[in-house]
Amino acid sequence: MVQIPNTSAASTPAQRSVPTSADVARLAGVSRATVSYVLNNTSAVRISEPTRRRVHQAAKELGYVPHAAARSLRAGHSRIVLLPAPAVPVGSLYSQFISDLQGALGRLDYTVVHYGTAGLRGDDAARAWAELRPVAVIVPGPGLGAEGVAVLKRSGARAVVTLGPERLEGAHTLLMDHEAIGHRAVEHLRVRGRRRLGIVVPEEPGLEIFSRPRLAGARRALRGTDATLTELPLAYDEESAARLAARRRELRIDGVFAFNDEYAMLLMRALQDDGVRIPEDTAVIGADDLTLGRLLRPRLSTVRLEVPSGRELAELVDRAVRDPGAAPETYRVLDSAVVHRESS
Amino acid sequence: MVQIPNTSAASTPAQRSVPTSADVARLAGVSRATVSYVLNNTSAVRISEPTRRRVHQAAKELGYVPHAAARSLRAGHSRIVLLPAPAVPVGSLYSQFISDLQGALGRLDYTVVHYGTAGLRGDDAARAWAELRPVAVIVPGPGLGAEGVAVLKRSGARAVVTLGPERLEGAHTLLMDHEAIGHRAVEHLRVRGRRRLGIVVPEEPGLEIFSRPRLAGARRALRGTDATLTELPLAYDEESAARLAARRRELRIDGVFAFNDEYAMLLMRALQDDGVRIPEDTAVIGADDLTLGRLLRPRLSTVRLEVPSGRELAELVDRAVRDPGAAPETYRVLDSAVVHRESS
DNA sequence: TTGAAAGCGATACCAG
DNA sequence: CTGGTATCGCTTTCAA
Repeated sequence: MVQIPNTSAASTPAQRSVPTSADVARLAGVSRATVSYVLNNTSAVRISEPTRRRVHQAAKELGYVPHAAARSLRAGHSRIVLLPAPAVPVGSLYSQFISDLQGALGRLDYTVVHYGTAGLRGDDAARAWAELRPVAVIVPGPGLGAEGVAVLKRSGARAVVTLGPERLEGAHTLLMDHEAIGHRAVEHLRVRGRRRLGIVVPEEPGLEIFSRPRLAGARRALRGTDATLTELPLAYDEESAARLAARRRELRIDGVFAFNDEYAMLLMRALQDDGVRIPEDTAVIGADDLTLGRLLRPRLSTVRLEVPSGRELAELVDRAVRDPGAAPETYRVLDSAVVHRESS
Repeated sequence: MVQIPNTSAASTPAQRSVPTSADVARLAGVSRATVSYVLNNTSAVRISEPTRRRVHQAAKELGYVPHAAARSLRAGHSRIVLLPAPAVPVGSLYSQFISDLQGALGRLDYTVVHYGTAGLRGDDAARAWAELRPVAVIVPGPGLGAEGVAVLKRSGARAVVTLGPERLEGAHTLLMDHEAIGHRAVEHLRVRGRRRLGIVVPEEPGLEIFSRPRLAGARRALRGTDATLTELPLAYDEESAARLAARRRELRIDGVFAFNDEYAMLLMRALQDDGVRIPEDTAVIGADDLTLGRLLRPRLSTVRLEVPSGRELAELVDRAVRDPGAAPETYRVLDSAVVHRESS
């Protein structure tokens, strides 16, 4: 970065102290209670029109903004939904989802707080989260034990929702069925006549939570058949892909499930650069159904997971908040399905 | 989503009320003050070791977690850095950056709050943000006026940083030089002998803030030359790209700056599907230097913007918070540079 | 219709 | 070394 000398005249004006409702009351010539009634449109109390006007006028004049912390301290609860940042760098599919979710929760009048849990893990993290007294916590992936859930509940969280491949005792669960994804992908390859199959296993740490169940599903799909399955470790960079492609003669693989569309693109590129014809020599299928896949040549086959919309999850959270006594529900995210294009 | 009947025994146990420091004090047989001293390791006061132990023991036993809102109410300030979600769906480059930034701020002990500003705009939004009494606000893109900055400052924000193509009075600015990007890209095409140039202008609303300065820079690069520049409206979907590609004979364009790598990929695909050779018939250059571009064939030329690291911005914020009196600084993000690959 | 006052939870001063 | 207590800003009874 290059700093540019600032030409504007003076520095910021002296910080006047932050106006409170008492200041508004003083200026309007009423009590703090009245200010509160007027600004919150309290229906239980009727305030005369002239008074309302004076209060509003005073508030505007002072640039008064209520203090959320004070309010929620008094109220005894917040509208904060805590959304810890996932430990692993996840794909664009997830970013998209989070963005949706945030919008949907906002529309239900919740405030989404992203918490970058740098360093902390498991139940330590839960304690840090609990300090914010969130009304709900949405935990992506694992990394929280039953004890962590208890801490959050004890600190007033009315809903804890976990989002990932594993169930979590005491919490609502949105179970992403990664096992089924692996099963679908490999079954697709098998049905199309492939016998020597490969499955990409990302080397990036943290992704095992997803890759392990996908691998398990893949194995299950081949049980009792004459097809074989080889694990193909792959880091997300070109050299790694080239190295893998170079091993193709030795491996003699005719079909690959590439973990997701991004790894699929990487691998497909390396194979093609090495003279492999896709899908004739080797079929490739990804997962996640990114826009990307349609732009590749051949167009990339993929497994799409019917991920819930942000609105759906937001409503689940809202229901759980309204009825915290209800037993934790487990939802299985809707079926996955193969999207067959040209690469397989 | 499909709900799965829950087999686990009972619903959650009755909510015991949230333990406070008073509860800890009572259990430990000391005063609340002592609890506070012990748990915060206050160095100004010496507490006997047995007492410390009793307090810690009691806190653990009750599962006590301090209340962040109460603390910051008392303290008169928070460690919240507010990061409003950008109004426009931005690319993966930005998501990456945000993620970095969040980590870096977390390491400096700030809490990042993402605020989905659904519906609100400009100074209304600023008022909503001010309710959280953030110590700093990082505003992506425009959408905030000088009045909004004033509201935030008045409510106690010690630093307001804006991040985008435009300067903002009263706020620190990280000025992204989009004009230079357009200039660099088009200059590159011109120097390589292209004369009938095109520039992609995304039809997606909200992207004008970026596309306008890029267009201006492109025009500037051609001033006084014999080259021409045609605006090419393009929506981010395949039909739109196909339609644009179909007009190529009429347009007779031999070089395109495609706004960014994602639009470039889309357009390149459509052109290639239509039999256009790249770069022989038409050169294409993108921007943002996504990993994506290296995987295309031909490899995509691009303009890279030396975007600051999350750590750098976090430190800028931290400096501004420590010294709020300082005049707003404007940083120009480091030079952009053409990354010449095969598509141009 | 309005005002006085209690209290949410944590902290820091001042006495003891 | 430890305990009382005022205070942060706001909401909400209860009285007037």
